[in-house]
This record gives sequence, structure tokens and C-alpha cells, in this order.
Amino acid sequence: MSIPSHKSSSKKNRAVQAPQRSNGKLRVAAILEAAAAVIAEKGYEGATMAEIAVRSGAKIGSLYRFFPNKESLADTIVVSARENLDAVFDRFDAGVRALSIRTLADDLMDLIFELFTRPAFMKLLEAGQDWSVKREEFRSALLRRTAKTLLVHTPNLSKKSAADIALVIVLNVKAMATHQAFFDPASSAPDEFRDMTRLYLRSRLAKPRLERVAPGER
Amino acid sequence: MSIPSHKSSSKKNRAVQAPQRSNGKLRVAAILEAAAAVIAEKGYEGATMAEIAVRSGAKIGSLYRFFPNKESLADTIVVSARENLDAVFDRFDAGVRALSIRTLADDLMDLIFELFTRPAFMKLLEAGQDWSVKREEFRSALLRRTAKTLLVHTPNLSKKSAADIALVIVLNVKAMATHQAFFDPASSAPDEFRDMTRLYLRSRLAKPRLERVAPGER
Amino acid sequence: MSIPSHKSSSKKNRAVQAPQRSNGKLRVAAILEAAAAVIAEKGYEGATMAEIAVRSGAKIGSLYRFFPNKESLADTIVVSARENLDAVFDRFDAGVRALSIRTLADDLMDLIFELFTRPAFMKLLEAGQDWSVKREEFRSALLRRTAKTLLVHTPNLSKKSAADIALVIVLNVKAMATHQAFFDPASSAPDEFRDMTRLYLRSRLAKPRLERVAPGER
Amino acid sequence: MSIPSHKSSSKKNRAVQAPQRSNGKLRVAAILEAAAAVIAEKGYEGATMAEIAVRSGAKIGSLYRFFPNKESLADTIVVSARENLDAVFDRFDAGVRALSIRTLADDLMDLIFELFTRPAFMKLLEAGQDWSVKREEFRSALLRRTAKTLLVHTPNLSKKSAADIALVIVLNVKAMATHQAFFDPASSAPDEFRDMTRLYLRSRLAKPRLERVAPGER
DNA sequence: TATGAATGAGAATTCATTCAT
DNA sequence: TATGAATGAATTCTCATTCAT
Repeated sequence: MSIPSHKSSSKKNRAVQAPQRSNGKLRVAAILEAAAAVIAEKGYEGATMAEIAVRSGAKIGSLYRFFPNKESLADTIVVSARENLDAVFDRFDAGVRALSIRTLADDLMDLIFELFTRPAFMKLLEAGQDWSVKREEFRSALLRRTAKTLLVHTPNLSKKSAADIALVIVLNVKAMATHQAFFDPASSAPDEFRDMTRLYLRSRLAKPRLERVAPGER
Repeated sequence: MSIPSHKSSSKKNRAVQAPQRSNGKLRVAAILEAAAAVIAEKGYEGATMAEIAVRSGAKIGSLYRFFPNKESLADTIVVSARENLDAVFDRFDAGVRALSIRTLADDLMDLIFELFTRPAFMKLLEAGQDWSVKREEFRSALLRRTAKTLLVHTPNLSKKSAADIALVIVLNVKAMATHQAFFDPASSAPDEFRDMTRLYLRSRLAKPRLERVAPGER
Repeated sequence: MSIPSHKSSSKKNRAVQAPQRSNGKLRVAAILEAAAAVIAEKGYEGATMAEIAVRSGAKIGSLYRFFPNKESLADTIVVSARENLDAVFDRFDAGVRALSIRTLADDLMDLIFELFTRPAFMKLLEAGQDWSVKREEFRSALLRRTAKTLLVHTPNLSKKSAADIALVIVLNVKAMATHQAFFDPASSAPDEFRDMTRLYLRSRLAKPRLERVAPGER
Repeated sequence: MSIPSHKSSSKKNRAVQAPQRSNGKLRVAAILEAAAAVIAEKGYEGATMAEIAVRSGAKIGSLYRFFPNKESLADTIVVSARENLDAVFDRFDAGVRALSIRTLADDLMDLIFELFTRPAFMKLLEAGQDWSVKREEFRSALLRRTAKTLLVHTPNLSKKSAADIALVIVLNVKAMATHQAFFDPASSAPDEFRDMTRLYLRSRLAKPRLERVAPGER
């Protein structure tokens, strides 16, 4: 979306610019699109700048006009998501208190799923020791905000429980999203994940004594 | 499980390699161990033969004595697991009928988790368009056998349900295993995953008459 | 001498370039200034047109409006000096006969030093196999004129001696100028160079019988 | 000569090795030779790894086996000189007290000249803001040792004077060496430099009252 | 005319794989 | 057989120069 303020540690102070002409913005969008697709397919290491260039219809030199290096391209994909993460969650949190557990589960999964919509995400967020700060930041922000949402909905939850549950939900969505492309289109696996997440959330958020679902829960 | 990294075998270049007899097998094991570790960290593309050589204490030349190329190394990791996959499942299936749903969930997760013990697996099994046949074979075999086990336990399950449930269980274990290393050591997330899987299995395998959740719930 | 770097001319992209009339000359001057600075820092190869553009406040497109290519920029720097080389020396030669050796040394160094004032010169004049004709021309003209000046002052000098002495003087000034920036500000090294050059000139220009310093000369 | 313990800041822990087979040592020597030659001709920026490879008879991949990058190659050239700088000066200082000023001048110039023998030096030592530590270290060591030698010879010199004189001498040799290749072979310019340096040293080191050249000195 | 963007040849660097000893 | 070295295609990145608006 907006070109990050790239690595200042670079030797050369190459002037990498945000696009300033409408054409340039389209170009950047196309590059990000292509990068996301290629990374989704081949992973970060497997993706080559040359292929991203070809798919985006840009020439290799243009890639480097807008992104100083391969990593910044990947970062930008993540950063653009990070940027509206808070906005999206803020909006969601506003109405979360009123939601039934079932609806909370469904909507929360949808929300997170959307953040994963660009399939490059899954690849980018896969564990690795030298991930850039940006990528790590996205991961932790997502977990933090998810936990916070759970606390807004169920205030008497412990911080720790909220964190644990958030992690499980996020990983469920990730698993769901990662393998979506590879599912038999007729597969009902996504539904299974949704349903499992509902069961899980219910068991975690329902009041202790009401082990069996309380009437009027919904 | 963890083969020590034989690094002390040669101190000086001109060192005599006296006890170098039949430990070709040890050498191979060390290489596989190192390969698994490096791939787990960096992914298949990110792993370099040079680093695998260094970590395994082998010389780059040796690697190619035992494995004709990088892919064969990765394949071997998968194949060695594939080989005893059937044996492990056969043994498990023999007694599965008697298991409670809870125990089934727990033991099945343990079994699959063990197959994932070498962390390179997760990386290796990640989707990609040009996976080698061997890797794809492992994935489908794992799903097939898991589904079969479910059918042995609960014969009146439909094939399709079994496949769906198998996928969910496998992905749950994968999520659990992948992120184990990154969990706060004090995290109870693994337990959460186990519990969630129990809930899920119970809802799927319990007799039809209990299908309906608590009245009014749904 | 130091032309300010006109950077304030456009604050917004859409800014009106009202007073943009005949300052093509200013623009060119700014570019030359910036080019000289960048080349001085990084050398000819290390200097990039992009950095020169940024420092001069010009846009890369503008650079190429005024200079067809990088080399022509470098050439222009040299040529502009070459152009008034003769004038400067002519003027100097007019009064050179009357100068004492000491004053000759001092004034000649000053004169040459001024030609080197733009520090890009030193870099530009550094040896290299593919120097442009222009650059080579400046170098030889400088040596030729310096030698001529010596002959005007001391007519009974041989051509060869004059050429040798000229070379030494020029190189002395070059060394002095090149390293001026790096001197400890409190360093008296420039004075040393001046003094050394005086001694040298005295020994070369003084009448043979006055091998030992003439009384009153100093 | 000996491969330095290259940059540890690198992303990849590529195992850049010192050569361990005789052949490898020859190769490294050839590479350094070629690098020095190319850098001497084109300067650091102008030199390309490809040309260095061709001239050394090595393939591009081999260059990177021994040197992790272009800069390390340049550094190695400088470092190898730095390494025996102290040894050379120590030896020289041992006998310096007995030398006449004239001989001191001549021998000191010869000594420094030899350090500059590899012509790549002059290029490498040329000023620039981002020179590597190694290169700067060589420069300052050379000045420091030259000043020290002067103090050994003439103990009643002030530190500051010694430093100033050292700088002048070094720059004289540099000028001489840099332009040697470009001199008319019949040029007596080198002799001029030597003579100038003698005059200069004499004026600086001779006892004050002996302003006029002491009889017998020459 | 001014300028942001496009271009692509060329340079640095990486790494799987082969080979000679 | 063991292994240091060689190889070179593939990849990332740079930058002078051109172009469309």
C-alpha cells in the first residue's frame, strides 16, 4: 500500500521512491500482486525477482525502483496488512460484547481469514530464525489483538487463557487458509475447522458451572 | 533421536581417519539429522548443502557420495518416515476399536506427532507446486491411514467424513508441532490443541443420537 | 566559489516553477558543483548520476537535458578550467620575470591550487587508461603552461628541466590539495609543502654559481 | 598473503576458507596479483570481479571461494602490506641513527616506495569517505612509523614536526609512485622527487645553526 | 520544458554439483 | 575413499540512459 521507509543501513543511499504518478501506483500494485502470488507458490526463498517482474509485467529495473530489495517487497506485503490490523480489530471489538460464542467464533475466523487472504501471508509468516522485524511484528500484533478481543467479549478470562486461545484460533485459521487451495474443492474441511473452533471457543468461554451450554446462551 | 554432531573426528587436516570403517551409516544418519535441522530452520530452498555438510561434520564431497543431490536428501527424510508409516498405523489400528474417543484423540495425536518429530517435516510438507512425488506420497499416505484408523474405530463413519476429520487432525498436529519451538515454554498451547482435538473428535465420532448438541444450543 | 545548492525551488510536486526563466545557467552551475562534490568523494566510477541530481536539486531528467552523458559532465568540469587556464597563465607570465624565486614558488602554487579548488579535479586527473581526451588535454596543458612560466622566469633553463620541475610542482600542489581535507585542521602540512617547494625551486632556478643560498635571497 | 578473518556481519555464514591445498595458495596469489593489477588500472570501483577472474585465470566462482566479496579482496591487498610494515620499519630503525640525512632521505623513500610497489595501493589509499577500516589503518600506520623513524634519527624533533615531515615524505613517494607509470620513461622526474625530498629533510633535520648546508654533509 | 518512470545490460554474489588428487 | 577446489548457471542488485506525459 504505502512504501515503507526502507532499510537505512544500506551502503548506497539509493533513492527508492514511493510512486508519484498514477501509473507508478498501478505498477506498484501489480508488483505486490505478483510478488504475493509467486511467494505463495514458491515460498520466499523460491521466489525470484525475475519471475515477479515477468508476472507483474514490469521489468526487473522497475522492481528496484520501488523496492530496494527482495526483503522489502515481502515486508511491504506484511506491513500493508499490519497497518489496518488495528482498525479492523477496533471496529470488531466495538460490537463484540453482544455476540454469542458461536457468532464470535465465526466472525473472528472470518476476520482473521481475511487478513490471510493474500496467500503469500502464510508463507511469509512461517517460522524462521531470520525473519525481518516487520514480519514478526505482524505475527505478534495479530495474536495480541485476537487475545484482546477475547477479553473484551469475556472479561473474566485470564490474560494467559486469552493468549492461549488466541494462538489456537489463529493457527486454526492459518491451517484452514494454507490448505484451502489444495483442498478438494468439494471438501468440507473448512467447515470442519469452523465447527471445531466453535466447539473449542464454547468450552473455553462458557461460564465454568455452565459446562453444558446454558439455555439462552444464544 | 538426536544424533550427536560428530565434529571431533578430525582435528588436523592430516589426521588419520582410523576408525572410519562401517560408520557410513552413522555418517548418513548425521547428514540426515543435519539436513532435517537446517531445512527446519531455513526451509528447503533456504537450506544449503554447504551448511548441511558443516553441521553434520561431513565434508561437502561426502554428502554427494551418499546423496546424489539435494532433493534426494529431502526425499530420504520423508521416505524413511513413509516406510514405517504403515507399520505404525497397522499396530495402532489393531487395538483402536477398544479406545475411548478421548484416548483415541490423544494417542492418534501422539502417533502423528512422532512422525513429525523431525521438524524438517513440516517444512517439507508445506505446499508447493513442484514437490517431488515422494513428498506428496507421504502426505497422502498419512491422510489415508489416519482416515482408515478413524473408520476402524467408528465403522459407520462415511468415507468422506473420515477424510475430512483426518485432515483436521493432521493439521492440528502440524500446527502444534510447527509452533512448538516458538511457544513460550510455559505456554499451555499444546494442551489446548489436544483438548480441542478431543472436543472435535467427540462431536464427530459420538453416536448419532447424541448428534444434537444441547437443546436450544443450535 | 561555492554555489549554494538550490533545493528550495520546489516544495510541492505541483509547485509552479514561476521564476524558472533564464536560470538554466544557475541550474547548470549547480549541477557542476554537485558533480564535482560527488566525484571528489566517490571518484568518477563511484559517482552516480542519481546522487548528483539529488545534491544539485535537479531532477535526473534535467541532468540529461544539459549533459548528454556522465562523461560529458566530467569533461565539462575539466574543460571549464582548461578554458581559463591560458588566460590565467598569460596574466601571470606577464609579471613573472620580476618575481623572486620564493615569490614565484608561492604564487605559482597558489595559482595552480586555485585550479584544483574544485576537489573533483584530483579524482578526475587520476590516471586511468580510458580517460577522455578532454581530461588528458587539461593535464598536459597545465604541465606545459607551468613549464613555460618557469622558462619565462628563468630563460636559461633547458626545456627538459622546465618540464621536470613543472611536474614536481604540479604534483606537490596536487598532494597538498588532495589531502587538505584530511589534514588535522591544526596541521601545518600545507606550509610544509610550500616550504619544500620553495627550497626545491631555489635549488633548481638559482644561478649555478649560487648553489649555496644567495645572501639576501631569503 | 593470509586471508583475513572476513566480515562476520554477513547474513549467510558462508564458509570462506583460506586455501588448504598448495594449488589453492597459488590460486589465491594469482587472484591477488590480478586484483592488484586491475584495481591499479581502473580503480576500485572500475575494477570488476569478472575481469579479475579472467586475468587471474580463475573462474568467478573461485574468487568467491577465497574472498567473500570485492571489498575483502581489496582489503587483503592492503592488509598483507600492513602486516610487514612494522617488521620492515623495525629493521630500518635499527640502523637509522647512523645515516646521513641524505642517505636517510634516499633509503626512507626506497622503503616506502617498496610498500607502494603493488600499484593497486595508490588507488586503494586514495581518499574516500567509506573506506574500510583496514585501509585507513594502513595509512595511519605508515604515517606513524615514518614519524617514529624520523624521531629515532633526530631525537630532538618535536612530535608534531615529525608527523608533518612524515606526511610530506609519504605524499612525495606516493606522487612519485602514482605517476611513475605515466612518466616518459626518459623522465628524470623520480630523481627530482628524490632530490627535493633530500633538500627538504636537510632543512628540517639539520641543526638550526647549520642552516647553510654543513660541509661534508653532501 | 520538466520529470517520474521505464529499461536492460552489466556487475556482484550464491550455491548445487563435479572433479582431481 | 575422502575432500579441497573448481565450475558456471542462476540470482540479486545497480545505474546510465531513454521516454512518455
